[in-house]
Amino acid sequence: MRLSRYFLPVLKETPAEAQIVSHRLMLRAGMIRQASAGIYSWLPLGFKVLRMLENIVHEEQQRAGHIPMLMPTLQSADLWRESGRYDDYGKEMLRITDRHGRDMLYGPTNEELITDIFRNSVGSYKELPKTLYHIQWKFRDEVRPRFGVMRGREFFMKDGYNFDIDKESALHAYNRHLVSYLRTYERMGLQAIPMRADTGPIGGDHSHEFLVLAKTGESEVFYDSAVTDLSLGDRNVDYDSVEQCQAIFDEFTTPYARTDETHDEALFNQVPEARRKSARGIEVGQIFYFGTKYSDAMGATVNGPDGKPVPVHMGSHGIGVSRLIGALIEANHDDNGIIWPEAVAPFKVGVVNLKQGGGDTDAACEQLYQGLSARGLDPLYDDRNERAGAKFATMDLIGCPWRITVGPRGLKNGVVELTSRRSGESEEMSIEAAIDRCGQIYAGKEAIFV
RNA sequence: CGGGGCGUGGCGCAGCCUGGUAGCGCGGCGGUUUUGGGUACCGUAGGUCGUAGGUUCGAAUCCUAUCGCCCCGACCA
Repeated sequence: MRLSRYFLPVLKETPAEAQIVSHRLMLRAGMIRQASAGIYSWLPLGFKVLRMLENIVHEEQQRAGHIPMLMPTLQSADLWRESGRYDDYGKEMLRITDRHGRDMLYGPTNEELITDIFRNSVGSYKELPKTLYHIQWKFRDEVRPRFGVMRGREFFMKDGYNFDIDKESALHAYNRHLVSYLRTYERMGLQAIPMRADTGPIGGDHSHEFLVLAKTGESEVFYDSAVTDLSLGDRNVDYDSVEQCQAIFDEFTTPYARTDETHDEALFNQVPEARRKSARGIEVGQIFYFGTKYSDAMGATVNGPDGKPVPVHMGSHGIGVSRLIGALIEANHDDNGIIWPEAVAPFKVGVVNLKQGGGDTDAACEQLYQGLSARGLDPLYDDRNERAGAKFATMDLIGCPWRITVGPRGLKNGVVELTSRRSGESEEMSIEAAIDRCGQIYAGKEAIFV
């Protein structure tokens, strides 16, 4: 993309309403604009990141064998009356009446809808297990939306639902989700720690929240530092293997890690003192096994081998996709702006022309732009007639992980400068070498370019 | 939902107390400057002061209502 043709309304000054760094930077970098309290328009740069995250989530879900679909944002109240949640949900649910006086709602989640679809279409245990998911906008009429996309009223979320014949099978689905979520976050360049979560009225211990450690996190968390040393890495997981998923579940959930909701001081004190940590965290996902809660309430049964109907065991699992952008920025920024992990950078390489209108620099930038584009590296070429400082500042603000600087001084020696946003280190090399180097940096990450 | 605060050009703010018909910085636009970290200079456009009502000769300023937004606390991907 040539910056002169793009839509990137960056702000020099911070809008007064933004309190936390991710919100400020998203506004300043021209990623979002507020439409009303807790509701945002996604400008091109923000939308690009959102789609990238969405893509990663899709890929990892499908790798785990989960099936994508799409349910509507607006739902009929009838199903929610059937499950009993129409009254339980309270004011967080946005209720709407259509022209015929029918009660509708903007879905805060989709258990009812998916259960309805399931019960009308699946009748035999032979069709199980199944996990269906979608990535769709949700609306929860928060009392107090804040922190930009971190706690919006309208938010983009992946929610998935597993249907299994019994608890044992459903718990495998639970573990499988844990593994796929770990992988999803790691791929985005984030460390998200699974922490035991409150299961609410259903009880049991089968819910985990995934938290990204960040100073501005809303939850207080307590953990054994051993857990932050863990990583899934590039191990090849067979998602159908109960043993493998169970082993990873055990590996990641055995060290103490809890939010203030489930924190147990006595248990925590058993962790060696040097490894006892408390911090703040941002919740970016949650997995849940809830047994037959909805299948009982809504009559979602399948016939078992003996021909008798049995309620299916279900779980639901969510990833806050729009919130993840906030979490990513909270975890990756400095005073100058965002520092995107390479996998989720909206533009992989920035090209800065220090002398716009200079024949040599223009030609060199053009060569870089073509070369990087040909490799699928989605460069952002700042071809505006601006001072160097303004161009650098823009690239830093929007967080391009790599920047190639082209100036008359370097070109005289046949070199351009490749700079890492994260380390700030620069290296001079030829144009061809710069293109090659960028290609190497992003090798294996092509699939997620949008 | 309880407590607090704020609405003045695109953004950040001043003016309000002590009514006299709107100002600053940034940004925009047109030039000059061809520049190595948000450059400098010249010129220029842009605001029924959130909305409605009231007081007054006169309201951004005082009063009332209303809408919106933000912050602090209890709840949530």
